[in-house]
Amino acid sequence: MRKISESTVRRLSLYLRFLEQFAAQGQTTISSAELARRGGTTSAQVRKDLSFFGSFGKRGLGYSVPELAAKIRDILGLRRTYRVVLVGAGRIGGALIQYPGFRQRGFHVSAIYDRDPKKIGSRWNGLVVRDVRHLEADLAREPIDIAIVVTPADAAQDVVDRLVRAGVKAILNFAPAQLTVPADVVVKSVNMALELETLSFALANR
Amino acid sequence: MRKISESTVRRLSLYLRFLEQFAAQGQTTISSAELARRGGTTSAQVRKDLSFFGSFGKRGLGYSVPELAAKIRDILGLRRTYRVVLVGAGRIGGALIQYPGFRQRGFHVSAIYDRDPKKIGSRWNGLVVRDVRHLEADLAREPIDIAIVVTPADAAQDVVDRLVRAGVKAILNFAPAQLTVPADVVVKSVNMALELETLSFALANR
DNA sequence: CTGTGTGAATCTATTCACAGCC
DNA sequence: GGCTGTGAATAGATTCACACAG
Repeated sequence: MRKISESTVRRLSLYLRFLEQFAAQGQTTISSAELARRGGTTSAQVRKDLSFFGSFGKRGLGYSVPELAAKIRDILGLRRTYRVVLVGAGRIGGALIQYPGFRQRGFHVSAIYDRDPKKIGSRWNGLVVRDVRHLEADLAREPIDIAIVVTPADAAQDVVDRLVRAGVKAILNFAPAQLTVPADVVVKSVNMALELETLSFALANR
Repeated sequence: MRKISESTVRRLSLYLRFLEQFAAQGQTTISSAELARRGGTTSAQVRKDLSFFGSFGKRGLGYSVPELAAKIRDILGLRRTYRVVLVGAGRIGGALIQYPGFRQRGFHVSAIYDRDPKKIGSRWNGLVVRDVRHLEADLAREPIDIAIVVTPADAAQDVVDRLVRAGVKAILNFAPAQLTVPADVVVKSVNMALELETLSFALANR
């Protein structure tokens, strides 16, 4: 497939969210202009983003809300569910696991791991925290799709290496560390401090 | 000032983190190539990023680690501390407030607000959760620099409108909602579900 | 007439490549 | 000789503008 930019993918995610809201209000058809206004972009951008994947609209009319939503779900790979594990049973992990948006979109957390004996065995949102030593054996028995890494920075690379060796191909990283992985593994890092720093930069440069 | 791209700012944040690590190891000088390797970019990119703000290196030698770190702190506005309030005393808010990276970088959470009477008055990391009704009065008495919005999606725009009216110029938004603000207010949105969807897209398109 | 789909034009970001200084 | 700083070249993303389908 033609190379799709990260920004296009993020916008498709947004469009999907809006389409679901429009669908909930019973709206059956929508124009690129309306979608653009909602998403803070331009109608040409919306049409271009979609055009990478096909032509889903009707000229003079716009897009069918349910059809376009289904199509975007297809594109984003949201037709199926994903098995997710969480490594690190800290505060951020706890917040994530409760986050309804995950389950709603088909991301099912199937296990939580930690290293701390005080946490191992405790219940977390219906799951028992497991000793991270079992990681490899568990993944060999029941492969997963995505791992969320929420360990301290100094443990993150080690955990990631183990996940990669166990065959994990997608990692969402919340540890404030730069991770190295083979080319066939995709890592997305979210760094809270960095987000705040873009704000302090904006405040400092006005 | 010349318009600086978001990606440049994010990379500067990263460079700063690496510089601090190098400094902790006692390294006093560093080349753009070394910084680039660490940050997964190119030496030309590092030099170009820095060149928007001045020339801080010595030809043939590289950059002084502490000097460059100080300079980047300057650029990012990290010389000062920032007063931050949190609106929404939920799980994510709880995780954020404990996050050591915030305080370390000078972001001090001075108050937490919520609407839920069950939460109001409870202690959170040394702070008492206040009724969000006091928001305007509190901010008039003690202005803040940054607000972090961690409310449910349907409450977010209302909270943001109130923050903006109270004079807040920078908002970090964790609510899965698209926010509208005047041009002089900067909003940075972090959407966890969207991050996961970029991963499912990557998995679906290999 | 309305609103899509898309090549062409423009604007922005990254990479190249080299002169200049340490 | 090594490495920065930076214009020039390239690559990439966004916007324009219009032919065309409903």
